[in-house]
Amino acid sequence: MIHVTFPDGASRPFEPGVSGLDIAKSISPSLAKRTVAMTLDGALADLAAPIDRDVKLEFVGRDDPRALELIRHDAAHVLAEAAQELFPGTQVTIGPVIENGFYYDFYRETPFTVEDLPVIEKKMREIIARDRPIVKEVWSRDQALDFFEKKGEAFKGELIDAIPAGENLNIYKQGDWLDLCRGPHMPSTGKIGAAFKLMKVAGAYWRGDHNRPMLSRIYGTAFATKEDLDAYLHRLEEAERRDHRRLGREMGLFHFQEEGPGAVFWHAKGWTLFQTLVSYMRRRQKAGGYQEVNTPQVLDRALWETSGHWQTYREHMFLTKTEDERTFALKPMNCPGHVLLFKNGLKSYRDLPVKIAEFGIVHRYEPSGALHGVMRVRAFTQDDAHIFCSEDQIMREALEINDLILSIYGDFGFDDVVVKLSTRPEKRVGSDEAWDKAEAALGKVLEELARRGLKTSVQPGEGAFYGPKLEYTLRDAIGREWQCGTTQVDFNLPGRFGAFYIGADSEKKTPVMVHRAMFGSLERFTGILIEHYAGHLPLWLSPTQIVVCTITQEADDYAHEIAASARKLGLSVDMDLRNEKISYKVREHSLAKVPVLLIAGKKEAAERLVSIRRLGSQEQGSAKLDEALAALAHEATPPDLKTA
RNA sequence: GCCGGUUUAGCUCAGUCGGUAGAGCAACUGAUUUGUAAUCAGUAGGUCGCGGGUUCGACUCCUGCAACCGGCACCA
Repeated sequence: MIHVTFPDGASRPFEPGVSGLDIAKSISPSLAKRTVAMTLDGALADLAAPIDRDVKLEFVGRDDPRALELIRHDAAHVLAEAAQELFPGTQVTIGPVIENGFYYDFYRETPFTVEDLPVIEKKMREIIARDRPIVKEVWSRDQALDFFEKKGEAFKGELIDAIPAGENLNIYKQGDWLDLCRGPHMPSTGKIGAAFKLMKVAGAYWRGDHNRPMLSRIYGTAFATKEDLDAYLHRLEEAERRDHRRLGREMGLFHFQEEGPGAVFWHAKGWTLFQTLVSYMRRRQKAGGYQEVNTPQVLDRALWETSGHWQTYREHMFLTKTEDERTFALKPMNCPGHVLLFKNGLKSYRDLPVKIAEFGIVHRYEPSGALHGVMRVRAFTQDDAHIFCSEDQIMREALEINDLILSIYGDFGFDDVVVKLSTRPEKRVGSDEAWDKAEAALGKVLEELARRGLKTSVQPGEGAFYGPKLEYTLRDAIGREWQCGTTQVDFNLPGRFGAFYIGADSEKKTPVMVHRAMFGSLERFTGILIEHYAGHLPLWLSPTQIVVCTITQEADDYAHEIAASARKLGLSVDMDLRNEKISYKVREHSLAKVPVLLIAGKKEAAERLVSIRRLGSQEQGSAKLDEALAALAHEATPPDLKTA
């Protein structure tokens, strides 16, 4: 006999080989009916799986959050069955559960189009209505290989091929259709329910490799209930409303046009926001001991050969040739320029660390398909800096950068930060010994950060070609992750350029170079802020902070007075004296995301008051002009300059 | 770069079977002096992304290119 322990602590004996379903039935038929899976010692399993040891068992109902991945996984299988039933000749590959849904990759001569989705979805509902049992079978590897190859399923065949000979594998059958699958699954297709939807079609490379065939992927989502599905679709709409490309246009911040793909045309308001960020960062850096510099935009090919850029990623560089046949490149990075700047003039160990910062504009020829608003562009501004130091200063510098980054992110409300260590990539420069040292140094930093309670992880092979990096990823208001800051330890570039300092022993020493950025790309960070705040920028970031709106022309003089006083306090103010109804003005400025409307009519003018309307609120407060402006001026002070 | 889709007025979008274009909002003009998310009326605005082709005739059909959108790959 084996002993099965239930969540309430009760334990009962059963015959070995008893299934979860048997146990559920023995407790109550209704339990058996509403249960779709179980966990054995915490691991999700098929309800039909035989149990042959002492375990802790918990039944999982369809509305259990743990059942969600089963619903989605089963839906992926049904999607594949539907696709093959409707479109003979379609080959199946893989169909995993992903965040918020699932997908299935198919191979077809002609890829699926959006028009196919409603048809497939209808067929899926049919298959779900059939409510066929989902049954697991264990096949030998060779049996499975034979089966799929006979069916002409070359991709499944390749997957099975990769499995060691002699191993058995799981086959899940629903009716006549079956798929190779790790499982677990629910007892029948009917359990999937109706709360699912096919979302989009896309191309995707087989095994994520761009040298392999392109498959046709169908994305879908599924939930336990219609309410959950609707809530999810609603969230997607909300995210669309935050889209910086849309808000950027509506708020008059920037635009793009064909002549400059991947290049931002910043309008006055957008540039004001951009410059507010630059000024803020400039103050934080200055306080952090950095010196700001500026280095050339266009540099000779020879320099990029020395740095290794020419060899490792020329295809990403904008090149230009002059009349005299000399080849130059627009800088894709600032580091070589900073090494040259460091080299200019003899440095002593007493000078270290030398911290050079630049708001450097870099150009990178990104693949056309990668461009995305201001988030991914071909010309952008980095808050870049390079710290030239000795090996034993790395830890201290990296921790200092860490503190600065976290403090800066906090000023924008980003408190959920993950630090990821990216190690040596295949395409790289420098000796393995140098990489060992650099990775060890950053590894120690990562350990220290973890010790301080930061979330950390490791991404093997994701480092820069000249060194490993720590990547700072922040989470925005709707939970999306953005990689922004970075700290990179580089034992290569200074040596390649022959940079040195004089050590305490009078010998020449090669400095270590720490690359770091905090916003990363200013363009991108601006986009992240727009989406994070959904366009409702805090007062200190808002390009137009206040619009003074009059109700009648009789208040015009007073409006001028309000604007003048506000400007004296450093606030950025517009006036709307147009002959329009106040509701019209309120609507227009609300749509333009102006954070504060000060409304002045006859009453306010007579009593030296202002009516205050904040963006996103219907409330209208009334306050004395001087007090209102003083409060706004305080609120508009950048966080690093606030005294109280 | 790859797969699929899209491109018509400043914005959002109609446009049948091939007969050289239409709405709402915005803009402009006039009237309205208005109390917290759209006052009324009028006017103007288009090389239908760009280039070839088919046709008596192309926004419409074919074709090349570009940009953009959704993914994939990429993100040094």
